[in-house]
Amino acid sequence: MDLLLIEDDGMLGQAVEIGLSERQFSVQWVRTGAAAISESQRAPYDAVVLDLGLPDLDGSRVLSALRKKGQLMPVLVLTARDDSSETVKLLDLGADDYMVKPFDMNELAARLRALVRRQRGQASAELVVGPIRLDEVNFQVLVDEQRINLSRREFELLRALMTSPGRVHSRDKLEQVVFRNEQQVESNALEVHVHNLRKKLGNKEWIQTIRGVGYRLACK
Amino acid sequence: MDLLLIEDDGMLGQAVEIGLSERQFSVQWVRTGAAAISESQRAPYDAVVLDLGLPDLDGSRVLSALRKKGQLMPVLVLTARDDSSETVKLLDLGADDYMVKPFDMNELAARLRALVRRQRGQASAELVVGPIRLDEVNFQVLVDEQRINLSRREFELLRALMTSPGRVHSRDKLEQVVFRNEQQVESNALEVHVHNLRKKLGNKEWIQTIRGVGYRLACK
DNA sequence: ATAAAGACTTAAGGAAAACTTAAATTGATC
DNA sequence: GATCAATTTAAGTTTTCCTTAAGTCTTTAT
Repeated sequence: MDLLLIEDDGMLGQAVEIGLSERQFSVQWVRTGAAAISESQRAPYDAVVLDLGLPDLDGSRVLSALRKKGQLMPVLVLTARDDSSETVKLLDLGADDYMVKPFDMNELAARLRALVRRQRGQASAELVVGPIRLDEVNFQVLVDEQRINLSRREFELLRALMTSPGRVHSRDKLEQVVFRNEQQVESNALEVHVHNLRKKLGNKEWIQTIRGVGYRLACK
Repeated sequence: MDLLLIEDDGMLGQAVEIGLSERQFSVQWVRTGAAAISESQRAPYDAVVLDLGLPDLDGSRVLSALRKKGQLMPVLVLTARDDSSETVKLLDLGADDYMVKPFDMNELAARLRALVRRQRGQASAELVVGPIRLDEVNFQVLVDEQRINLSRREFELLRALMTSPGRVHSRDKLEQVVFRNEQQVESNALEVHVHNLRKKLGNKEWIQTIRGVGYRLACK
C-alpha cells in the first residue's frame, strides 16, 4: 500500500518511514505541506499520514488544500497532545483518524490498514479466517464469537499469520514482526508464543508447523 | 473460480462440468464458439477450457477471436491427439496450456488452478506434473488434491525430479540436491528417501529407476 | 543357471527441531 | 517499592527426521 507521509521532523519522519516500510507499506516522505500537495497529484496514494505543526502551513490547511484538490484518500493525523477541540476540528475538515504522539508503530500500521480497507469498501477492519476474527483497530480477537484475550506478542503473531492464511511464514519473518526492532531474540521465545497462542485459540491444528521453515495458519 | 467451458460434445461437456464443479470451480458451459465469445464478454472469467473441433469454428479461430476481443484470461486447450504441430500452433496463438484426451480430471483441475494462480501473479512457484502439485513457496505437496506430508529431503528430491519431469536425473545430481553441502553420504540414503517418497506419493510407478544411472519422474 | 551388482525394504540409533513447562526478568501500575 | 502481567530464558521432553546397516529382491552377465 502506498502512503504519503507528511512530517517535518527528521527523527520522527525517519522512524515512521522505516517502521511502516517494515510493515509492508510503501512510504513517500515529504517534509512540507507544499511538497505534499504536489506529490499527492503526481501519483495516487492509498492514504496520508499528516503531522500537525509543519513549518510552512499548519496541518489543517494542508488537509483542506488536499481535499480541495479532489484528493479523497483517507488521512490520518498525528497530533502532539490529546486536545479534543483541535481533533474535532480536524475530523470535521475531513481527517479520518488521528493518533496522539508518542504512538505505537504497530497501532499506526493497524489503523492505516483499517482505513485503507474501509475506503476500499472492504468495510470490516477485520481479518477473518475460518472461525477466527481479528479486529486490528480494537485489538480484539474472537473465536467462534467468543472473545479471547491475547497478549501483544500473541496478537502480532496471529495477525501476521492471518494476513496470508495458508501461506508459510518463515520463522525469521515472524520474529521480525513479533519482536520488531527490539533486541534480537536468541532463544525460543517465538516457539513459546506459538505454544501459548495455540492454547488460547483452542485448536492446535490451526497453526501448523513446517519443520525447518516456519508456521502456517490452516485456512479451514 | 469462474471457468468458461467451450465444448460441443454433450457427454464430455457434462463430465467436465460436473468434475470441475465438484472441485470448487464455477463452470459456465457453452457449446459453440460464437456463444463462447459473447459469453466471455458478458462476465469476467478466470480461465477458459477450450475443446478443439467445435462445429461452427475451429478451436484456433475461437482462441484468436477471444484474444482479439481483449480477453486475456488463461486458456487451456483440450485436444484429441498429441499432434505437436497443432499444439505448437495453439500455444503460439495464445493458449496457455493443453491436455490430450482422454485426460484426468484431477490433473485438469490442478493445471487450471496453476494457470489462474500464475495469472494473478501469485508466484507461479508451483510445479505441476500429472496429479502432483508442488508449491515451492509454501512447502506443500498435493496429490490428487490431497495434501501429503513430506520431510525436507523428500521434498527436495521431489522438487528436483519435478523441475524436469520425464528426464533422467543421475544419482549424483540428486545427491547434490538432496544433501546439499552437508557431509557426503556414503550409504544408500538416497535410495531410502526414494523409497519413502514413492510410498507417500501412493503410486510407485511415478518414480522410475534407470538402473545404473538414476531416476526419472513419469506420471501420466 | 548361477554369480555379481544394483536396487529395494526394513528397522534401529542418534541427531535436530519443536514442544512444554517453569523460573527469572522486565515493565507497567498503583 | 510492591504487585501483577507479559515476556524471555532455560532446561527437560517429545517428536520427527536422517543415516546407517543388514537382509532381500531384481536384473544383468557369464
